[in-house]
Amino acid sequence: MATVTVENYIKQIYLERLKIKGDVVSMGSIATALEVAPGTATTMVKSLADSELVEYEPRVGVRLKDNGEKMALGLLRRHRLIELFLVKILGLDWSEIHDEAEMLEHVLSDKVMEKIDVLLGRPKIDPHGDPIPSATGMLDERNLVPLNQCEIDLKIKISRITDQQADFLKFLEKNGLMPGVTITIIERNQFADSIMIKIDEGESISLGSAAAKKILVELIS
Amino acid sequence: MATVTVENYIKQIYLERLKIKGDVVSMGSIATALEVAPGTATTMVKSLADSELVEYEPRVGVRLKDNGEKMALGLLRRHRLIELFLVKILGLDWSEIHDEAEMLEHVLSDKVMEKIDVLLGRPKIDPHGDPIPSATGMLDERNLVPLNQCEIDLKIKISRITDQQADFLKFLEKNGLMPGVTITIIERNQFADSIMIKIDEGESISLGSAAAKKILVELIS
DNA sequence: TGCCATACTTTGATTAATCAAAATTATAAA
DNA sequence: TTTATAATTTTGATTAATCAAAGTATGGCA
Repeated sequence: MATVTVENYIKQIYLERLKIKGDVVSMGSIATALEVAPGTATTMVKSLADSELVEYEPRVGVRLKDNGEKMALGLLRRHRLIELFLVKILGLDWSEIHDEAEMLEHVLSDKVMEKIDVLLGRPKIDPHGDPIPSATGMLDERNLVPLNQCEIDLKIKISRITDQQADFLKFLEKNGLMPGVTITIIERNQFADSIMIKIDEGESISLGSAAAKKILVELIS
Repeated sequence: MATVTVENYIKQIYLERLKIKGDVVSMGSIATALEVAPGTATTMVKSLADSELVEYEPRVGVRLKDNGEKMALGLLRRHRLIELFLVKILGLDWSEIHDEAEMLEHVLSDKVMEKIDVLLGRPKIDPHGDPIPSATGMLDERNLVPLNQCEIDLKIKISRITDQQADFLKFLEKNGLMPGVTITIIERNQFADSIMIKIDEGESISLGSAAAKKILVELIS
């Protein structure tokens, strides 16, 4: 049985890989993401390699093997189902569920996860718009566009938030910018690095590109 | 912050104390209950004493201090609320909730526990009939009698099961012997070490005294 | 081509929790 | 009172995870 620490490394390697072009994750990015000393990451990754969860090439980086990928997807599934559960069933705010799920994903039994899955109606998407892998490890990533790369005057739907910092989520919620909401970009200013959006039947808000980049949207045909 | 291990020792010391007359728990009972080597228990208890959670007298035993008692009651509350939650909200069987709760009690945040408490209507009793301590650490133990010490021909109500082994609970469930059910002892045989009980409007079952002792009942006036 | 900054790995220690086995103390029996 | 047995503590090791700091490669720049 994998320890909580092992599970966290595997999940983080998976998440880091999503951010890059290739499929070899650097030691540095792992150490930074997990907030451990570089040497600690090296030691752990070597032991993950001994367990056949990853392939490790010194001075190059690490790549998940099938076992590891399966474990990562399982954890992602747990994490996202738990987040949805915390919002839908227990009524927590979406800004406070991430850290909670981070702990629970290592502890809930498969039996409990199955009950939660059924209770929620086998959902496909979590409260931040992240897709929930199936029990068999299938993950369907939708084709979404960052809000800052969107054209002006089109009707678009907020579909996914890629930053789960509590403060950012609270800001979005206060301004009605949650997944499902439809908006239009009414103005963009390259030099001011900002866009102005208008919520359907609602207010207008100005966003910097750093914030807009974290909001993924879908065009409404 | 106390580790999971520390929490488990504290809780176990509390539970062992309930089983005895005095309030000093022996090292041996702790080691046995937690399934660790005797020396391990000694080491840990000494460190609990350093943390001011217990008083430890070598070769004598250990007694919870106020801090420790508070922690134990907090854990008991979590454990029992979680058990009820697993049965009532997630629909698990009462025979499979103990081990699950054993893990979750160390991980769920106070915020989540409060949501669960509210969702369940601030319950006072868990699925096995164990009382749930209040958030302030109050615990009202009812005055219950072991079934094997009960008089014959009285109407009594099953109120609490003190053994949470899955197999025993499954046996009870299959025979309709769950908290809330009213029964009558229709026969007892000192020498055969058994009693015969009859469920109201239902079947008769014979129980050995070892099993009957684990079923606590209440007289119906 | 050679050097150097940066990224990475190694080394030596530390902490929490554990064990087996040896040493000690207390208890109950003779 | 002495002794044997049972309970407890000590000792010396181990495992998982971590750190700081010292050592080592590698890739780009001069």
